[in-house]
Amino acid sequence: MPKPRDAHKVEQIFGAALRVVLQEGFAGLKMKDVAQAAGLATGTLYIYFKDKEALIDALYVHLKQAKTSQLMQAWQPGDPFPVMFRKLWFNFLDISLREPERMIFLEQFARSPYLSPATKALGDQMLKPVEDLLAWGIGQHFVADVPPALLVSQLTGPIFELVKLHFDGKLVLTDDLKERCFQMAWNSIRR
Amino acid sequence: MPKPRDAHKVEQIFGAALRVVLQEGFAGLKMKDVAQAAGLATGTLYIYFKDKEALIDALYVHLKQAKTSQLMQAWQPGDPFPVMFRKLWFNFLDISLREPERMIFLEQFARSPYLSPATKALGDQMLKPVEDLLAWGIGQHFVADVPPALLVSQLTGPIFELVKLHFDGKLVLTDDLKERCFQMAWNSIRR
DNA sequence: TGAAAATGAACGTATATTCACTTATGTTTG
DNA sequence: CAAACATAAGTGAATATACGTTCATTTTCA
Repeated sequence: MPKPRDAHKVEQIFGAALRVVLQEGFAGLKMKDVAQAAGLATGTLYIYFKDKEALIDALYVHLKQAKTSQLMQAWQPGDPFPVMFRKLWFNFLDISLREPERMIFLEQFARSPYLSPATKALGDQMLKPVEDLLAWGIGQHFVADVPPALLVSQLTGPIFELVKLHFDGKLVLTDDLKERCFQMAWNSIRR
Repeated sequence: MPKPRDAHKVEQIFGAALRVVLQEGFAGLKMKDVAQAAGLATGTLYIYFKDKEALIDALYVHLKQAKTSQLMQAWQPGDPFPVMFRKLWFNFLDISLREPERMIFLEQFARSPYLSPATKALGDQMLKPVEDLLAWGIGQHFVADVPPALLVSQLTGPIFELVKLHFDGKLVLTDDLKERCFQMAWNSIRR
């Protein structure tokens, strides 16, 4: 049998692509640069991905899944709603802060011409657990009775902005400040 | 005298460019498409703008200024803080909802390779009045004592998300729902 | 009629993609 | 066990394509 496709090499390409995006911006992502950053020939990329669109699409799904699985690690089935919400919020913020490039890439991808309906749907689906949690909070009368999807957007929006401010060096997010931001988030959704 | 440069034609180009961005995404903006959408030849664009970068830059400034002047129309010097805040919030939302393309373009531009320091500065300048208003609210003990720039981000973030949801057809923003969202915003920043 | 506006085919450049060839690795065979 | 083979991975120069920009020519208007 011939040498099997090295699954690790896909990771290698993803890492390279992310580094290029980080440095050159989403619009300036070139296949040659990705190959170079991954220590491969350009042609090799086309062994692992049909074309540029497929590569970016796969990278999106990869990052989104990684983020989601990290997010769900804070999940403790027994916790009461306020505790669960607190854990989730801080987890979401910390994950985003740890790798701001990821978050920025994901946001930019979501409004790029590469986004296919299928991928878009997949991305939305990943926030379903968060939506469910909030729906549960509504049922328990902890949370304002508005559509859960709306609640999700009102929670992620401020977090995205926080991360951007932090990434752009306009704000240092101390623990104290994080706590105040959490209070703002909690006050905004609580009934 | 020759035919003067038709100022209206610049508007025409701006409108076309915005429509193209809306349909193709910021990254997929092509000069030929803009020309076609404006009912002009590609060469004509270069009579009005030095190059693509200049066109996009001018469009950004145009939209940003239009939005700023609209935003400030709600300004009534005598109002107490809570009234002022309410007017500003609704005005910001309604302006953004009326022309979601504008808002989406402005957001995408801010993370594009076209962003120059000068234009960036102009963009930041726009939110200065909002920041000042919030700083005033902090001084009057209406608002939580965190950096005003942070407050601004925590207000605009949710509004951006609302507009995107609305634009993507995932949510119908009734007056009642708007009111609830305002309450969420107010609860998040109030002391 | 002259000067500027407008045109759009042609050009140059950047970059995505291909493909003939080389290298690596597992399988078969003597 | 090693030599020959088969198959897929890997390469990168060459090619195709897409797109910004130019410019010789035509149109418009005072």
